[in-house]
Amino acid sequence: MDDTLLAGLNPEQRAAVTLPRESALVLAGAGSGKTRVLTTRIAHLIRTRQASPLGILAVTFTNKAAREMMTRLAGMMPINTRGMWVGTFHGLCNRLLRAHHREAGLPSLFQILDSQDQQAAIKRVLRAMGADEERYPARQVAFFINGNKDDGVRAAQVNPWDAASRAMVGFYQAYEAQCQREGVVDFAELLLRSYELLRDNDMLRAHYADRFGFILVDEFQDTNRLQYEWLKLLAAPTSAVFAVGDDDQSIYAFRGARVGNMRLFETEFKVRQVIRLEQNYRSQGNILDAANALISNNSGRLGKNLWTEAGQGEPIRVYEAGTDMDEAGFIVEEIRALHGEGMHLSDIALLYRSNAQSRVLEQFIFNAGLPYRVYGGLRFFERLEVKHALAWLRLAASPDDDGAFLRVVNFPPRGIGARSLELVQQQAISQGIPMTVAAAGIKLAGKAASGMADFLARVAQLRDVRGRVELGELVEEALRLSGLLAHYQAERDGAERVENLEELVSAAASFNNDSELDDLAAFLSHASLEAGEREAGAGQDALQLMTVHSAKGLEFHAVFVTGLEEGLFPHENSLSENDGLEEERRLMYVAVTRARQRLYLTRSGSRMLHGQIRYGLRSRFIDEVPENLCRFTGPVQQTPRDFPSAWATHREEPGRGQPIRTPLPGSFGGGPSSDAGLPFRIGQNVKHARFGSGVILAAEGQGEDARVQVNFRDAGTKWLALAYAKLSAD
DNA sequence: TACATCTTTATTTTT
DNA sequence: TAAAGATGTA
Repeated sequence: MDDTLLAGLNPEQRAAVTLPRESALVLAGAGSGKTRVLTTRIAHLIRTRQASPLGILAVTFTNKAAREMMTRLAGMMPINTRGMWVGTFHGLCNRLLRAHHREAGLPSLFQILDSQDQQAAIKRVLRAMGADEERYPARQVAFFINGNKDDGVRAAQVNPWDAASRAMVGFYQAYEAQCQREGVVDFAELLLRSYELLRDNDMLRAHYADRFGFILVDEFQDTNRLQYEWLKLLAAPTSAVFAVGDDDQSIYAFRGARVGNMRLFETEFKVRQVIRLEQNYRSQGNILDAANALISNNSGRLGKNLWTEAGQGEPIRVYEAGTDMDEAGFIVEEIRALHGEGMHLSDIALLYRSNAQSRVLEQFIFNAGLPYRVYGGLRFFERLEVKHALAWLRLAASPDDDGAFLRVVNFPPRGIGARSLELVQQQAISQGIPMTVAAAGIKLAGKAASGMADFLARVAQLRDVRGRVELGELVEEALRLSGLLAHYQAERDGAERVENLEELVSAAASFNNDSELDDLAAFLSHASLEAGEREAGAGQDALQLMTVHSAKGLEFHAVFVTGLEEGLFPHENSLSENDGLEEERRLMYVAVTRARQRLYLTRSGSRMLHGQIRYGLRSRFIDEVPENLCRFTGPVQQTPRDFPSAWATHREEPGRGQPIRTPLPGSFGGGPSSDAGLPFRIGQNVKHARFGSGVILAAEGQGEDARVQVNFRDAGTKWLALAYAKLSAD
């Protein structure tokens, strides 16, 4: 009776979909039909009456993935998606906490801080404590706090190991107290709170564990420790947890993800068999072979080899440019050719390791008159004017929200300066009351006093309006009362901001609240948890530019992986982190597996970075792709004497011989002819009294400040000042 | 308070 | 390079 659902699934997919009620780990390779398996299993469970829609919990990391799952489900069967628990970890935790806010120790209208808000809140804590913000920058404190929360560790449970960590713990503690006072929670807190809620409340836990007989988790390799523990709490002994993930695509360790959770899951949830989805429906053979070869250099993998029924396809094109402009020029030419052959521009992606690299590419693409779209800009709800408007709404919802108060109390300007706010803050702290309340009962200097009175009156009016009108109208009223709209209308370059504010009104008006929450609270949650699409670019058919990270989960006909240079990709910072290089390699694996038909790997001998020219060697990741899959090209031949010897040295490194390379211009100072007076060249072999022999990788600075980066055979890579280091030709 | 100028710093990012 | 943050000036 289930034939329509199962039709077209390969044996492994079918096995995963129809697995009996037990916990399972599905190793889903890139392009192996993971989402299909996930949604089909849900549909299958419902159709075969093993579960009711209400008995299923499906967790994802992104709203996009959650939406996609919902859409596909709705396409498979006529079910009421309402009431189904399909969502992100954060979204589901929010739902849980709203439903049980009292037990969780939160006000019913608690607000959610996004990362910006959190950083601002931390800054206030630091100021209030008179902390040395040079030594303890807010972003580092945030990193500390979030890191601990992601591990499920409260301030009181941290064991400080030195003075600095002791200070950090102090900040953490004060920050927790401040958040509690103000009725706000940050992202990590959503998880930690609901974890604690379930942990400390047997009745509640039993209720949910009983309800959710089937739990499905997407992107399991990205779970952090807390998320894993949360799942453990929620899963009853009889629950079947269906974990889908790919250890080879774990690229978020830097924000707390633990690939190790997959192995842990296998043992702790008594997984009887690991199902591997290795048939790939996306890429052609050469691309998969390249990916497989590349990732085989990593250790400790769960093991997986992608294959396809499609043919080998085209060779992988490797282009080694002299300069970043040369690289960009090549890319533009290739795009033109592909486009000329009828490929849509939106089917072509330019990937890079770090955002700064997009600049040259954009410049060239723009000059070529090609439409493009860069991912990674501000999102809608992160825009300044939108945040301001939201702050007014937050104040209307909750008087305790000092963060919101501080954001807009003097914006648009109404004569309330730092001095006045200091007084208000003092009063608020000493009496333990929110700033809105303190502000009402305090005497300020003339201009500030009237400004404050005006502000408070407007907030009161907005509160009054709330509850009497529809959400859209409320937002409109907020814009009017706050004077934000008028302010931006009067501003010379305010047109776009005005547009965004108007868009906010229509977003609110058309907001469909599918929760039990009141409209405003739901809308504010939505604004924090789903900040909106990344910046939309030009027309429909546009080239896609993005970091490799943001390309995860996407696919394109043609993919350019650019900037494949040592130091950049793999990034130099990663080499000092443990498991850093392997994570970079997984990142490369993700990049490569985005391509369907055509894959380009490009690099450049020199590159403008941070306003300076940097020289980099070919990335080891290029070398890890078997030569026979590649077709190498380079710029028009340079004269041989400009050719540095770096290749010769590099070629000796473990691995294999290199195919014929085109030479690269490599000399200090940025141009082929500006190295006069400098004793060394890139790629030259040198000797150091202490570090022994090595090869020059890069150079920067002039004269006195000139520094070179040397890769020593025994001592590793170091930067040395030419003025001091005793280097000699070797 | 607003604007100008200087300094600092530079992976990756979702919620 | 170029953006953000801090500090200084009118």
